[in-house]
Amino acid sequence: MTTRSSMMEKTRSELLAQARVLFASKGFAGTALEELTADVGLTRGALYHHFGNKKGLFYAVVQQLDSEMDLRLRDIERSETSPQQALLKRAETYLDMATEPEIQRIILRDAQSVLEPEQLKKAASGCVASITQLLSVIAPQQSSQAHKTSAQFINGGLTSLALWIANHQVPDQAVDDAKRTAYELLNRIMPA
Amino acid sequence: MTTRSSMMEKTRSELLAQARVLFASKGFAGTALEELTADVGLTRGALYHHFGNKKGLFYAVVQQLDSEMDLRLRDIERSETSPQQALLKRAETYLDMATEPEIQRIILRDAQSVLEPEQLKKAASGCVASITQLLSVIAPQQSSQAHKTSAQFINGGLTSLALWIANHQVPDQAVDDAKRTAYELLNRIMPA
DNA sequence: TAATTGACATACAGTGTGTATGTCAATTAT
DNA sequence: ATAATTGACATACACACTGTATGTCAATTA
Repeated sequence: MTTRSSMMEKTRSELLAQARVLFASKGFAGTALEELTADVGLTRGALYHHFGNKKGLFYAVVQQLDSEMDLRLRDIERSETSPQQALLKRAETYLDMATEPEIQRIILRDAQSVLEPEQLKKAASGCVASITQLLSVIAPQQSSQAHKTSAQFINGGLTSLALWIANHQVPDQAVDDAKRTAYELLNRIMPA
Repeated sequence: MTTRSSMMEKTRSELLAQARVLFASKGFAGTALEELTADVGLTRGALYHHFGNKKGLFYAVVQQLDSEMDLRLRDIERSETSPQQALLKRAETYLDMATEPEIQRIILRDAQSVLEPEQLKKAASGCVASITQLLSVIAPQQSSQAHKTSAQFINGGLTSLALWIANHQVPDQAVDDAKRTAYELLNRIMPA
């Protein structure tokens, strides 16, 4: 509303946007904050004021990406009829997202080593929780703990396929292959 | 044999050993090569002579860890009767290894971001290849490509459970839980 | 015994993070 | 309306670390 806070909001979002670009293209370690801030016409002072330090900025980027992913995945699910179909469609969408460089580098590669386990758990909790929720509807006879652990396994398997796609020579073909396999395996995992 | 080369072998292995310790406890980025070399009574000159640069040292550590893991896993498999049992036992052993700090930090967290995809693929190929091999015996009717992709999914799922264990408050309980889930899911995935 | 190689040390340059301090405009208070 | 104050951001500095270029000396070889 006021001029002051709107300017602040603007610089913050500009820094975040450029961070996404550089973290995605050069990785966390390869990104120099001097270059990052200069790209948007600022100095590192602004960055440290808003995000505390380099990891703070990275964490903010991860949270933004993650919430965007969760939004897209939830959106997909809502249009499906059965929880089984929802899980399958979710897997497919997840694998599609894995072809995006931002997701590959930031979420799938760097986040594990940069973030503290606690932060990581918080960031990834959305995805795992959604899968857990679906499983509890699909197999209500099992314990809630079993659902959580299974969701962890499934999420990890999908992530692994995503990375496999990312590093593949012919991504499009790999995506098809991964989707087929995910479909097959998930169908076996889910109780009929 | 000669005094010269044996001394060289000794320094190389000492550097590698200390690298394992520090990379495991402080992570890749948090490890200073000056401290590392001083710990074994050398300077960074020796390190750069033997390993080229920091990533070269890290890659050597990863290869060593990976070959040790592969050795242990192969050893386990050989004592099993059926390929199905072998896969289950392999999963169990893999989850046990996930409790070791060296594996957690170096293989499960830092390797993804530090190593180039090409190096990573080479390093992890042992594990995935072994699972692929087992699947081809278990389900000979499927294509070899399907086996590879499935192996990727399974390996990723197990790795995810491993990390979940690593970050858990009560690791022992988490190990039991993860093993039960892995057992259950793998049994469903494997054709009867 | 002289020549040479090479394992490792030393010295230096460059880059990058983080922090302490400064500045000036926007807000708030009188 | 003007003075006081906050805070968003810039500037400057200290420190740590990597990588490289060069030096040295013992072990090998001729």
